[in-house]
Amino acid sequence: MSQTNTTDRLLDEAQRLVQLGGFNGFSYADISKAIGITKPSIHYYFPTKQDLALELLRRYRRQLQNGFEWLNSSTQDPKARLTLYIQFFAGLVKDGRLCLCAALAADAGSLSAQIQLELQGALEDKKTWLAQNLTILKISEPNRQAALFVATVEGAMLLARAYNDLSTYNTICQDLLERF
Amino acid sequence: MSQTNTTDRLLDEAQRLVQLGGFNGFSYADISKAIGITKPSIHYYFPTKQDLALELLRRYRRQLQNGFEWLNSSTQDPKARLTLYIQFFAGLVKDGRLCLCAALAADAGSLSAQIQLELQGALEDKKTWLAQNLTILKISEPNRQAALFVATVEGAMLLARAYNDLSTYNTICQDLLERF
DNA sequence: TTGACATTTGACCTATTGGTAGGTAAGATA
DNA sequence: TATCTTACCTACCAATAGGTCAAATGTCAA
Repeated sequence: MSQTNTTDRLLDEAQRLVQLGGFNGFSYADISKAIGITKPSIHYYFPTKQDLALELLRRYRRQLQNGFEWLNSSTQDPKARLTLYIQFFAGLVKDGRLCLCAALAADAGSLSAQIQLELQGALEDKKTWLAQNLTILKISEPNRQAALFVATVEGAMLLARAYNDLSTYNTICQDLLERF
Repeated sequence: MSQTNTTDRLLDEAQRLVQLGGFNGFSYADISKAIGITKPSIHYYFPTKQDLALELLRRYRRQLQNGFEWLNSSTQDPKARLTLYIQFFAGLVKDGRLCLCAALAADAGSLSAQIQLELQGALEDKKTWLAQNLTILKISEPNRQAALFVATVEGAMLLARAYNDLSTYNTICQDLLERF
């Protein structure tokens, strides 16, 4: 995104690495090599790795909110919005990445309680936005269906990653959409 | 499971740890402490950690096959079989664990090509068995729907883990079942 | 009883991990 | 001008990672 801010460059790279290999799959040294700053300098911005993860999630939630606002202003058609939601994550899958939520949920065991709360918040954000659109579609029990929707999309990303195949994601999400 | 075989005890503990914290979230030292055998002894059985992961998946596929055979003989009703499939994984979720496939797919970045193939195989096993039952149910495009089914259940486990809440899993899977 | 093989151990190795200590050059502020 | 703050750096640390190896122990058949 923005090449200006060091903090953002660190977060961008960290997020990429988390999405590719999980929270325990990268080190400060990896980030250091990637963006050309020394390891202790990263500690200057994020004293501990947990601090990094927490900020990663906070920023992710802000990005989600911005994305949803953009989607809302982009079209009034809830069905079209759902399609765009899926297309957004397709971009990640194309790069072999996972949604940050999925990546962090997988090794939640090594995440502090605070981080897990933030992770839950991010998932809530998704569910809330989806439920709003399912409500417009007059779908009964929109909150439950939103949870189903989120789970399926996250699962589709997981499978696509395992098969290293974008079409796996697209096919599953296509079939999901047809049920709404 | 079996307390007899050292190999199985090692695999049981390793699987538990993978399901709790991902492939990079545990070490040979952790296994060592847990089952009371020295670290070099683990290397005797599994020279490298990748060997461990590979055998983990091979055994998992055998367990899946056994499970499916048991399910098949357990009831002829395909709808009931799907329910049992979901109940089986609920046992994992209850312990805060993920399906081995989901856990390993998340950090597939640090897994060898051979392991990724085995992972794909395990997912294929699931899809194949599900597709068979969807075929009996006369559902059109059973293979595609089986993929959707797998993705949703894996995703439901991911969410349940993030929320640390079994009912999240149950609710999503309930809603999934109602669509078949 | 002995030899062969399977299993397990202690001692050790190298590289990497997350993290700290102390310093410095460039601005900003007073 | 004096001081403080930001944004980095070099040098270092203890702990842990995955892994090796020779020696010890256990098991069992001939």
